[in-house]
Amino acid sequence: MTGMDTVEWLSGHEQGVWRSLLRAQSRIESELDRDLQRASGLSLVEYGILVSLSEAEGERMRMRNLADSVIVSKSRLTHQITRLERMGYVRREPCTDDRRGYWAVLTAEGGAALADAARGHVAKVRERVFDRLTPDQVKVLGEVMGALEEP
Amino acid sequence: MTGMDTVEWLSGHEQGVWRSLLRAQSRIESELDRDLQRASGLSLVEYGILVSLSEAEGERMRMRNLADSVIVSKSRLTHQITRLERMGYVRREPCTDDRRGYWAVLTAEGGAALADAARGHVAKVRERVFDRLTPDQVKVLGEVMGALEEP
DNA sequence: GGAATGTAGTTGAATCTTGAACTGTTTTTC
DNA sequence: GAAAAACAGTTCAAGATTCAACTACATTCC
Repeated sequence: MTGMDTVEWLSGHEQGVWRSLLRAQSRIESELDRDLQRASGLSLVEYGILVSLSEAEGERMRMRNLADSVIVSKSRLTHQITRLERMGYVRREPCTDDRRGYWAVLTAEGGAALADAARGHVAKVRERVFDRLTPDQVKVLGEVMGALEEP
Repeated sequence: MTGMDTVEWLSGHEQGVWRSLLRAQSRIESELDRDLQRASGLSLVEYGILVSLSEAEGERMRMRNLADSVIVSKSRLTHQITRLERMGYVRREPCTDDRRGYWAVLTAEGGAALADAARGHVAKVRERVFDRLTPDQVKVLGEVMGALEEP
């Protein structure tokens, strides 16, 4: 009977914070995803991929790095890039100095689709997140997320 | 050319915070999910369902309320409950006073599985989240998530 | 009281995700 | 310099998710 509770539990307050976090997370993500999808036909992950590519040297990234950058499994990225390729937003280029590898390269259409999607998406992010917070809260949130994002 | 930028962009700082948030979110979720899966065979959503049920009057909830409580579509909940039913952790009971409805009821096995899973999971949450934050940060995080979780 | 509308939950089919196995290349090690 | 180990990326098949129908019951409104 005892011995079962050798685990340090969460305090009542922590528990409340944790649940708020889970709810906020899941609501924000699903709302933004739905809106983005509706407005531009992109999922959040696809949007993230296009953003990463657009900011990279030569608007291209190796699959492995891209997968890390958007925090997605290799396998999932393969499928995702295949779909983006079908949409005409990305193309694959074999990597000359490492013949195992490929570049995922942003196409002009991809860049345009991203620019298009970004307007509405950014507005939503502002409205859904930042408009609800004071500058101080944003500052602390930044510190907190900085601490939490490390692997 | 102008008119394109009528959208209020995010400030550099806000942008950084937003990206940290996305990364932290996705890392935390995938790590906890993986660990939970490994330790107990439950996904985070399944765990959430069991928690909700365990805290409800009579350890049972109507599908609709349960779906809202775990923030999942009706359809997804149907499938999920079907799987949990196959695992023996939940059972469906027809609702007598509203013949359209069903109760999802936590079984004894479900309660046991939850208790089992909770130990390790809570430890992970503590380790992955709360141990990284000061009490003040936790307090502000709670306020922030409180503001963000509202629909 | 009965047509219209709303709500609870499920179904089906297409799409997406997952994880392990696999191919082909590079790097290491001895 | 060859064998072993590591790495990049894809494939396959099983399982999960989505979204739009759909069934069946409840509620509303005249």
